[in-house]
Amino acid sequence: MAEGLSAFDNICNRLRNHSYKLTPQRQTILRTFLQHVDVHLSAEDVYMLVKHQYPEIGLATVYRTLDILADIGVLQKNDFGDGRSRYEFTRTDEHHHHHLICLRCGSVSEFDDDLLESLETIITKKTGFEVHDHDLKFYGHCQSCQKELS
Amino acid sequence: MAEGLSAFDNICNRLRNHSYKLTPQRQTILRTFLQHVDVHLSAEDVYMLVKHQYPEIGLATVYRTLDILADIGVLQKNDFGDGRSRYEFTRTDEHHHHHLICLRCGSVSEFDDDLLESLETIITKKTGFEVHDHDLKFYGHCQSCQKELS
DNA sequence: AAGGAATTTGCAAACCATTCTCATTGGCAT
DNA sequence: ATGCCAATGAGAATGGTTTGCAAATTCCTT
Repeated sequence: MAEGLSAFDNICNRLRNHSYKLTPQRQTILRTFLQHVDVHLSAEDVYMLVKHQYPEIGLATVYRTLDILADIGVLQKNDFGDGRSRYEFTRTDEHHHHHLICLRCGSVSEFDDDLLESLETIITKKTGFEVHDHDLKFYGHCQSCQKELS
Repeated sequence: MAEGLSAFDNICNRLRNHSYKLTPQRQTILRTFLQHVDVHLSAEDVYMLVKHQYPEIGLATVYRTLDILADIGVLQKNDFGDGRSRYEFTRTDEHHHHHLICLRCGSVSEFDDDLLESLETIITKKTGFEVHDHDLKFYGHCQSCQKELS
């Protein structure tokens, strides 16, 4: 990680390194994302947020930019089963995290855990399948929904 | 499990018990599924297969029947990230199994493992999230694709 | 600073799996 | 056998996402 560079500048450089042009639309989308690191935004969410600062922006541009950011590893595209893709910043540390999806309100929280690294090794040894990545989701009820249901 | 009943008859009874009518379309779809227990069929796949024996069948009926079979627990609906739902018979034994999805050819194989039951308990204790179910997918390269890539 | 090639943008139309509408058909309890 | 209500088939509708295209823009070159 370069010294003295903000996360924003850092990602802009990564875009340039991949010979993507640095348009104001892309910068605005990126800035918007940096202001919402904790939530899992959909393309539509991003579109709505960005439209405040950049009313002329098109939905297709948002989709294309999210694709690019996922392509260069800045964002991770997630499917929580609600019919739309949701994006979050790729974790820089080693820790894998899993998603806890509430079946009632749809909220998504996270859980850190390394357990699956060893399982990947076991799978490769037993089956010969070469594991590159995994995706683990838990479905159930979040605490506030549990209260409302009781 | 009732004695002397085929899997087919058994599921027909389950349909009746849930007060679903036993139409020839549903029987044909079910029979088709029983002939392909090893693969993960999509609705379109089932439609094509069933159309041979039952040319008048509509795609919507296939979708509706698969929904019902998933609803009464006969089938399990899976999302392997290829933009369509895929169905497989629900395992009758206790073992959970996970899916190994090849990023190159799209083939899906399976891996049995119980490890996550204990993780579910840990999550509930640590976060208060009440886990009902989980979904674990591994992405990578299957053995035959590894050979072709080397 | 200006030129110019190649990207990128916004818009609308296209896509595609899935769901819905609705008139018709057919299962099954009585 | 009769009738109620669920189930069917056809096509239209839906909704997230992608694409085609002409105009605008980035940014490298001079």
